[in-house]
Amino acid sequence: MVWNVNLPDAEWHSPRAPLALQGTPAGSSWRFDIEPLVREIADHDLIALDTETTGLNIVKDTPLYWSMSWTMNSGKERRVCMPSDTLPYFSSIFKDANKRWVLANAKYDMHILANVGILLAGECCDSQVMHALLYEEQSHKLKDMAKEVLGWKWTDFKDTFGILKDKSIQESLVWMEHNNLDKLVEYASNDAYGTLKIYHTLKKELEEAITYSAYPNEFRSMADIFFKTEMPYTKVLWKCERHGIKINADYLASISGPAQAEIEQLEREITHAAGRPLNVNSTPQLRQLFITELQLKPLTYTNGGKSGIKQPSVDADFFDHYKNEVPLAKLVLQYRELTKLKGTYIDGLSRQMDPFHRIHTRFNQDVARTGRLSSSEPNLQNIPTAENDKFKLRGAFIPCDDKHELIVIDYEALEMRLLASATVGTHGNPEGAKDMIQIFLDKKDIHMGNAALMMGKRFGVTYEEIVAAKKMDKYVKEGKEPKERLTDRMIQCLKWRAQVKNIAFGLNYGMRENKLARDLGIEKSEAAALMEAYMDMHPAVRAFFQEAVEETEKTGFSYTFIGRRRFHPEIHSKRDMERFEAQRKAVNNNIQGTAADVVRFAMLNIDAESLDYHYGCKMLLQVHDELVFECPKETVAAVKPIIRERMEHPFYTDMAVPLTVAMGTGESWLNAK
DNA sequence: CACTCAAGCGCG
DNA sequence: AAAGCGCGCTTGAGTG
Repeated sequence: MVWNVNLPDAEWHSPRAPLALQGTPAGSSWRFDIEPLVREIADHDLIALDTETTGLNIVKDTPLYWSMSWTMNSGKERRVCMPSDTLPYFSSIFKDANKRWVLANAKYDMHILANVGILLAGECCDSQVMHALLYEEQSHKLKDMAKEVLGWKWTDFKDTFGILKDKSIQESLVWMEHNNLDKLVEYASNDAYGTLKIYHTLKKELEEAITYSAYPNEFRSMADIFFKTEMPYTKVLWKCERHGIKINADYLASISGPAQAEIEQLEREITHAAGRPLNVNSTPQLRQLFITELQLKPLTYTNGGKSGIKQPSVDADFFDHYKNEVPLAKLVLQYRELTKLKGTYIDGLSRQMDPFHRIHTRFNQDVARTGRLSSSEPNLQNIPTAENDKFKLRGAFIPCDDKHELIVIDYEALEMRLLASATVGTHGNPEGAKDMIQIFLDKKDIHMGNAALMMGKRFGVTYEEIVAAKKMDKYVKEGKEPKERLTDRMIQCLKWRAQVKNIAFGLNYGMRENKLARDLGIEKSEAAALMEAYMDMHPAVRAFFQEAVEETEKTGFSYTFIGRRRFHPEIHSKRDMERFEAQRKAVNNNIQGTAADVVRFAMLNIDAESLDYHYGCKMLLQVHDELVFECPKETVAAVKPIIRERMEHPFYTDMAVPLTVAMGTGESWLNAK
């Protein structure tokens, strides 16, 4: 219930008599007139829509009531609520491709409607995504947006219907229709009405949010970013969610028992080694044992959270450090690794399968501040990679049947390529980081190339020598070669590569010598010298980082390549910590955000190819720089070059460094790499 | 019992 | 003096 705003009448339209005939109180009216409503709606192409549902599950829940809001030609605003059995009357409206639907958390309602056979042919405009582009630090939930954007004071679902604690969402809603129809209609119709009001306000604000883009004609304001990239993206992502990915349920079931047995065995060993039962999942218990009783010196301290009380960390680094002198430390590491795999992935994924053993993640467009997606319920963007997973869980992600394969495509060193491209033009230097760009043009591994450049003069090491070392390392790991063949010099080469890689990534995140020294186990001065050497090797990289900070100081924002912007109010903070943090975020947003733009454009490009229609090929997953498709075996060969082309040329023009992808196909996510 | 927070850890 | 970006899930522990 909104109580500080004048609202249009809340209308209840139903083909059947109200369940509660004890009168419809003032402010709402009950009519049997659905057909006139359909004719009225047909004339309008901007409609807000919202559903009240049986629950929050996108696979199985369905609409109970639904609401629409629009503005009549006369200027009169309408907000109507209906029971879900009116939905079929509006099928011609839903099939109208010229409509623009406005929804808060659009993909959710699109799933709920699809669960009763309704697809929205028109544009789907998510007001939460609009809000996220302008107010990335705020909540984008409908009620919170209404408060911030419109100044509405609005009782949320829980407070409106929460009087029935022991009842489900469905029971609460139906109870309300029986006992207080007016309250139901008022609440539900307002979800749509508020969404429409927010749309109009945010559209204007997006248009006024001028940005800097490499394509100023295409992207002048954040409204261009939203309507040209984010709004169509919503539908693409909805299709990925809707299709889901098949899980080999038998495989998950088959490893659950053995994993549990291993955990229990470890528990017994830990009890024996500790001399008493110990809950390894309890951080305080671990601190008590390892810090207080065994008197081990802490390596780092926790953040302390709200209270600010910093405690010794008992994380993986800590136990790794002491694993040789304290056998129990090694057991704790093994226990943590196993329980993580079992709890989060084996059991977690098993819980999330639909009846056909498919998992439908949610790709959230309004969470990551950089423009990346996030994935939840379950998160499919943090499934362990093969090297860290003895159960090989990616092998459990499979195509729908044996006539299909998975296609897995990764961008190669995407962020490094974007960084190299972005150095062109910094400080008026048209060549940019030309040595780094050359490594890419020569189709070399960037970290080996950098290592050879940096260590070459001092240690006489060549690119080819590092390649050979990496190759030998791989063979030794695969058991193809005895480990004696990996010479000390080769190990040194690998170390150099790892160091340079650490520096390169670290710089993208704003890392300082303290952290590098800790990571590499070297002196702070040595770490500082390494970072300086790296920057001296690529002066344009240093210039790029400087310019990124300067631009943010000047405008308050950082900007991706296409002009997606992020606000950094702390860039002028007097407190060093805050200011440095803003600088790190600004620098990183350029790179991570541009990478997110690349992948978003690639997915839009691929969607426009209608691969499903032409080849039966469906896009399923995005993992930041990786896409997963499910494709009939006989069309794989035709589809692959299309995907490659669309991914390697995402924008209107190419950048200084070409983008490349690595493709693989197979019977699972594991062996398609 | 339901909720929140902190710590830890999986991914890019 | 301090300083690695971006996410989501599980657990234990504390609170209402």
